[in-house]
Amino acid sequence: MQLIQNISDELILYGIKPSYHRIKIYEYIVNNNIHPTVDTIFKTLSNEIPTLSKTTVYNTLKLFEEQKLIKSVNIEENEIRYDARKNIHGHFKCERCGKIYDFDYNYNDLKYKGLEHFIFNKTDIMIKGICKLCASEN
Amino acid sequence: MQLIQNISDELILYGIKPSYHRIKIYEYIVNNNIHPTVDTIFKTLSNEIPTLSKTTVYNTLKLFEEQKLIKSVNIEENEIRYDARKNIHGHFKCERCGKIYDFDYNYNDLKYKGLEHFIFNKTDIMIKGICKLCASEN
DNA sequence: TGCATAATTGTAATGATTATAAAATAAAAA
DNA sequence: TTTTTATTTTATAATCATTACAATTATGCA
Repeated sequence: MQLIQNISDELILYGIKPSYHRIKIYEYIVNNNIHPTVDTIFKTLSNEIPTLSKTTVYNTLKLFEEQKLIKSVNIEENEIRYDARKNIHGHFKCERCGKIYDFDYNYNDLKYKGLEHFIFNKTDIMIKGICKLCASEN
Repeated sequence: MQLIQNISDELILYGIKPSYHRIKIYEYIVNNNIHPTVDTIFKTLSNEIPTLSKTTVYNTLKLFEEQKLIKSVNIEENEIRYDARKNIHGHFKCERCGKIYDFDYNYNDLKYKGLEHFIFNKTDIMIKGICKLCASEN
């Protein structure tokens, strides 16, 4: 299947050996752009792969992030979410419905003061508030 | 004492009844601008207040944040840190030494796309990388 | 003083994540 | 194909921050 082939190639490109589980987990994150939690990934894929272990999901996501294939999103207080989008973007969390939105911003205009000679590995803008939909439901 | 008086007044200003524990906890956060964790606050203040309970620290910090007196900083994966600075600023975490730095940025120039009619309650820029000091130690 | 409310405490529960060691699978060598 | 080795996956237990809860203590007011 073409899609699987692409997923597999992308794993290899990032230095990850494409095992069946790894392909399935990455495929899920790419196709479901919902910043899933470990638990969501585990529960959904368990239907397809009954023997799947949660530890495997944890290990795989950690490997993916180390290899810069995906990014963790730390916008929740209690659990980590994952994001496969490669372009620079920020995250908005609605405090009413809980949904997490991606948004673009003009990162080239950002000027940091006091971080000269600091090495940047990861940047994220996190906003919390009420989303448009929830705000219109008052 | 003048300082205590100010702390107490500030709590009242934010709708918080200034009990002894609350004054001590807020005083600690203000005087130690190190984005302390619950555990750090608890252990340090325990020396002065031997009967202090960790639950009280949790409850108090939650109350402070609800009343917008302080902000939680979600830059660590596993634990929450707290910040009493009121001005807008971002956070940089050094992945080598673990230190968290505040930095200023030109937030007036930031333009978000796709968040029209969203209500913002809290904004933070999180950067991870290697700080100047650690970078020079290679 | 006595009562009502708020604040604090100690302990147990929750739940995400990690550690660990065994089992299964894949890859390589003979 | 067999044997050996390395890698991947699994299951279980441990860790640790946070929360729930009920009891206790302190505070404010009639």
